[in-house]
Amino acid sequence: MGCREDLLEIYALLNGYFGDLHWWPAESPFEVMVGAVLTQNTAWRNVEKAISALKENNLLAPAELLRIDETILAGIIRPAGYYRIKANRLKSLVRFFVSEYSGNIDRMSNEDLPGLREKLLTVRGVGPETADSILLYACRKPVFVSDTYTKRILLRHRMIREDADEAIIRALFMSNLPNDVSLFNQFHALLVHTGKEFCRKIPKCDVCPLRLLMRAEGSK
DNA sequence: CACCAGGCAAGTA
DNA sequence: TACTTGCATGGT
Repeated sequence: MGCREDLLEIYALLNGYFGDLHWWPAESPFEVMVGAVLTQNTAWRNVEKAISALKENNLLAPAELLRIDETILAGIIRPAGYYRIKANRLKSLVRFFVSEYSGNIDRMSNEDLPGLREKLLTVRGVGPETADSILLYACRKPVFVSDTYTKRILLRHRMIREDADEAIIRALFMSNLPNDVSLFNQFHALLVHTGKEFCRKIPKCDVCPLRLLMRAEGSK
């Protein structure tokens, strides 16, 4: 049983169980970019508060975020945590978005995937997961987004080593599955959803979340 | 009360 | 290069 079959099986099981999750939860590609920064090591619930606050202040647009004072911005996104750092990171990302692509998501999306990924990674505050989330959910590029939940679930299935990093995990998915936007979109959504539901903490739970699902489904 | 959440960068050796 | 630490709110 190779990992290609395992990945496909996991996908089929989760997809059948949860159905289409409609990710990323945002009203626009720009909101995806902002959310990707705000959700860094932070519960999504808190990010929602920050995004709502940005909307209430009519700040959820490149020109507005470019103009607003960083300290004021920090106060507005405060519920998302790490607010001073994130205000700075949002500023960096927006400056990049505006100077390179005039704040136009289509212009950014026209760039080829490898080059765009490299450029995003040069932005202060944009690491692999943030870059890949933007590439997949804002630019519709076929990239798999690897996060802590992804690693946890693969570890539970003993499909990776404890020391496997983000690049290894991303390569595992991208080299074993068709590089399809819809597939990667839904797969990542399913893994995060599953992680939230079933494996908040690895050490205290040795039960594989998918095995719980299998039991619930009566399959396998 | 302790612990954790859809990371990342800067500092240290 | 490989570890360690700071960043911070809000929910369980």
